[in-house]
Amino acid sequence: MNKREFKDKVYSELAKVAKAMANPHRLEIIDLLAQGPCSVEQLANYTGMSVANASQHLQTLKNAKLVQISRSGNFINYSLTSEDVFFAWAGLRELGLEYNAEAQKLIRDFRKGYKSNMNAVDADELARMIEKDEIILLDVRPEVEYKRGHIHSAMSIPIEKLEAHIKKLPKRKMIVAYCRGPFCFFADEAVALLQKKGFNAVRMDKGFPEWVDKGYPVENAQTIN
Amino acid sequence: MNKREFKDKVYSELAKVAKAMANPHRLEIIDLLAQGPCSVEQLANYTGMSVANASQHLQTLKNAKLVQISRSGNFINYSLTSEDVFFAWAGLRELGLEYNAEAQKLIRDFRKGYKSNMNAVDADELARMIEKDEIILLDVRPEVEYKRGHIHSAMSIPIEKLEAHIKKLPKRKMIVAYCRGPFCFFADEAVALLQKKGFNAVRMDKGFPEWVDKGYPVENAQTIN
DNA sequence: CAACTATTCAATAAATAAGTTGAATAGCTT
DNA sequence: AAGCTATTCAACTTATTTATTGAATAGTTG
Repeated sequence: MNKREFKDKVYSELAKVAKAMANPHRLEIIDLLAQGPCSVEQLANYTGMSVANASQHLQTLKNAKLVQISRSGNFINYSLTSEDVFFAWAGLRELGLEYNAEAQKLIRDFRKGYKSNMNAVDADELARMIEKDEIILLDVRPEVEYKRGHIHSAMSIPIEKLEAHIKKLPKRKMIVAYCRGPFCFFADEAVALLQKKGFNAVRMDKGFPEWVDKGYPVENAQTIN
Repeated sequence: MNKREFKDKVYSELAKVAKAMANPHRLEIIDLLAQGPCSVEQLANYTGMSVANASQHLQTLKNAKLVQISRSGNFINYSLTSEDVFFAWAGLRELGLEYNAEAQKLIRDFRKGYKSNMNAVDADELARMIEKDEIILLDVRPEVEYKRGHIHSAMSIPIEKLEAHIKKLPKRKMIVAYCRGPFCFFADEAVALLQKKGFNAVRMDKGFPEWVDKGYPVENAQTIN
């Protein structure tokens, strides 16, 4: 095999990873699986796809070795093969967010719809705030995701229960909300509601997977295994 | 715009980055541009594509904002928009190399063809060896790439000149060769030739861009600007 | 073992992507 | 201004991808 043939083949093999990620539905699936295993039906529900279509996209991800399966009764649970899958996508995401003006505009305009101020804290700043015991940290993801793993010292109030449980929160402290990641917007929703009720609240700019990647402390970290 | 519509749009925009990388020729182009700007003709020559085809792939990369152009007389020089483009691809590459058995086999088999032993040193180990002044460091890329930027203390002997200049090299010290990156194979060629002539030689496992990413010292670092 | 649920497969049509070919364009040189 | 070089564009053909629909399959339950 000459060098030209070798290069053509090896780049073709590696292009398969990029091809697997070259579809918006599959990217959303990766973001969802970064929070823990899901069944086909759940993924179809979350993403608005038919079950058959979701299954096809999952086959594509599986063929590229980006996801793997385990069975649980009638359900097949899909999970990311490793967190490197998420981080490879996160690298693409940050690149896209850096240069894609349309994506930047979409996010800015959608965020304006929440009428919350745009402040967000990053993981490093959040870690400092937790250490100084300055804040209340809220995980507004579904409770099943919280139980799988969450930021050390976070309390769980899923977004749909926030209005009902808002009285539990002290007004003295700043509240930081976080969710699945930058396109989830549960944290934005939470901050908008909290500010409306007079709380001093901001959101974390990314999500739980990024916190884990920084090596910051978590509880019950079984996110991806 | 509801949340579903927002997600569909934002993931579609970001999928454009992955789509731009979802082709073997475009991945090879990114690897080549990571060594510095190139014209369309040069890229066509290096990759075995027609000029028209190379130009089309470059348009795709440009539309995704992954490359940019500058003019030089009749030539249009393409360069990566930033080194984040290379690192996003490198993340995909490492993911693919981790799980794609066919790619692993291709590399292993091709490397065996060089009849060199398989030892390679990583950037950290290389940095230690340089510091201890234990080695001769050889940059076997084309000299124009060396001049744009190279590992601190490396000497340049392009691979096609190595046989002619091999007498310049002392046999007392170990020689480490590096090139553009893992799929370039100039370093493997160099090590095979050096070992055949009785030198103690190994290669660096990645390439110059990875060395830069680690923050290790370079000379003339104008690789990507 | 029949019925059920969850999931995958196969076929199809439509949309998108890739490479070639020849024409057109942009900028430079004489 | 003509001729040249490098590059891009447009049209066409072929290949690949995506979503839908209905059938098939795998595993569980009663």
